[in-house]
Amino acid sequence: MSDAHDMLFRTLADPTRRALFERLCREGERTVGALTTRAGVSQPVVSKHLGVLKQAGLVRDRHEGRHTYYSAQLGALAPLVDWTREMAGFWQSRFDDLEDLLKRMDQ
Amino acid sequence: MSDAHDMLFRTLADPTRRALFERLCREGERTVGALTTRAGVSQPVVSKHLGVLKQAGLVRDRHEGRHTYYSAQLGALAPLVDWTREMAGFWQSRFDDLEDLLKRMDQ
DNA sequence: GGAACCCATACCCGGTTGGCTATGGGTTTA
DNA sequence: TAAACCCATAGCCAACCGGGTATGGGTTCC
Repeated sequence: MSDAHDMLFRTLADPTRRALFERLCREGERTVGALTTRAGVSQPVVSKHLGVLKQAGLVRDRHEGRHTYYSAQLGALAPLVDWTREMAGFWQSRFDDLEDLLKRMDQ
Repeated sequence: MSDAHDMLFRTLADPTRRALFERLCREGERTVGALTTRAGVSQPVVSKHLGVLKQAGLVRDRHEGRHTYYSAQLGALAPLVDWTREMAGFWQSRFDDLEDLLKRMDQ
């Protein structure tokens, strides 16, 4: 029972990885080298994190000569938004049920 | 640089833990024993996960005799919603910047 | 009071993972 | 062509984490 939310949450759970994704959202397309500066970790680690982000669909890569440009894929966050909405929906429906119950008790 | 998002994402990253939270959202207040059935893990593991969820503010516990009732705290998801909105906002503003650039180039 | 019950904590263990260095393939530059 | 550069992969290690069993405190029921 390992749905799509799994990879998304686990991928975003790591601070370093999430910071990389945030930078790509803020600054747009960037090379691995550019992302490595101020990442606080070595270049191979950055590459590995970008690989995980890519596998989760959160980023896209584009090769140009010896450079590799990465960019955020915001649409990949949709399942996350849906999930929170679903949770809020359950919450609300339970509240409605309670309201109905109270209404029936009132009669 | 370990903000509130950290604990939230990491807490929701584990499938078992997320399933417990989902059940509490769907079914409302439940005891540890009730949650242990169909959790697929032992009672101590459920207790530990509930402890993590509690520390993240995602659940609340209430003691009644020898039972402990847990319930979901939907408000704790707010930072997550804010974060996604922020990411979408960055995305949008960069898009606006591009639009402005194209507009200026058009002149 | 003793037994059964509910839950939390302590402790241990194996798998996962996030970091590193070393290295090599591919590309540009001198 | 040689050298410098960009990036990905491989291999390694320490730390974290999610699972288990054992146990004990607190509560209800005979």
